[in-house]
Amino acid sequence: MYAELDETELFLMTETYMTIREMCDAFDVTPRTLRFYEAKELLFPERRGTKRLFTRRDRARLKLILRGKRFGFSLEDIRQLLDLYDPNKDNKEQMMRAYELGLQRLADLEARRTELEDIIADLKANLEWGAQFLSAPKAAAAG
Amino acid sequence: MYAELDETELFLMTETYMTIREMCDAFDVTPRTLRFYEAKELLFPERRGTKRLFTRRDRARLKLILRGKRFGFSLEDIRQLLDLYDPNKDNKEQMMRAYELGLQRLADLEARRTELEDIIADLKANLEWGAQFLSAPKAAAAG
DNA sequence: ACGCCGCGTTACGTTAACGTAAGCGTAAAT
DNA sequence: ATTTACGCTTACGTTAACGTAACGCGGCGT
Repeated sequence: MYAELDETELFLMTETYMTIREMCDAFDVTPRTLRFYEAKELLFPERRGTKRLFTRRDRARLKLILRGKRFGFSLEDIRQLLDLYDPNKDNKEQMMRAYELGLQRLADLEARRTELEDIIADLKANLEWGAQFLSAPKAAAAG
Repeated sequence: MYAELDETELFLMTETYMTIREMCDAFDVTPRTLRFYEAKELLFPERRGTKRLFTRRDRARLKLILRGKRFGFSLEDIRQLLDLYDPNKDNKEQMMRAYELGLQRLADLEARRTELEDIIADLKANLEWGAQFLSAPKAAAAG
């Protein structure tokens, strides 16, 4: 089993604690970024003395954070979304709100997907037109 | 014809020139934003005296700008992309580069689409799990 | 013992993408 | 003839998301 995972992923799953440097290497971020995310309450590494120890939970959250960023979400947006994936099982009230927010987000994402489809279709058409134009012998430039 | 277009879209297509205020109302942006985009050479409104007159071309570009922003592209990224949709037909060299860049972008977008599919699937699964949890009579909380 | 990492904190610097305020010109309304 | 409204320019302010610099502490290789 785990045949489909590469070394890094396996490492990320099994290693319970990771230092800040290991995190940086694994996720290609700077120490500053990780400390910043902690300050903004997106990550909650434990402390051994003064040093940070990042848990499996932190890794999962960071993965989602970086994902969200690629799609243009702000860190504050992401912070809200994270509670969805890491629900507070003790507070039914808060879970309900997280759930509602999740439904909203899902709708957003699906709208976004269709828009993305449109963009891709547009760009494809445009490129095909450009290709034809570029391959034309010369007279194609005339209107 | 044009039966599928609403009033606003029809207006945007037929009206050759638009004032800054009309643009703001039509696209829900501030004047500052439009002037800023002009300063950054994303838009090129003409001038009647001192006032700006936005053309059909400007509208098309603005639409793409706002689209790009929703997907987390920087204005600088977008500026490059715009040349794709508004090609310089006189410069074959530049068109070639735009075309190559377009292919690259297309690959990016398609990668992005699959990632978006994943995110949606994840979120859906998560929400279904949450729904079941929330609807459970009470004992579901036990391990 | 000494020097050097690697991590930590504090704090100031930076860039993008506008917001906001001041001051001027002009056109329409009263 | 004002007032009101909109538009222009110039310029300083703001927020997010880090970068970077200064300085201290604890381990450890020689």
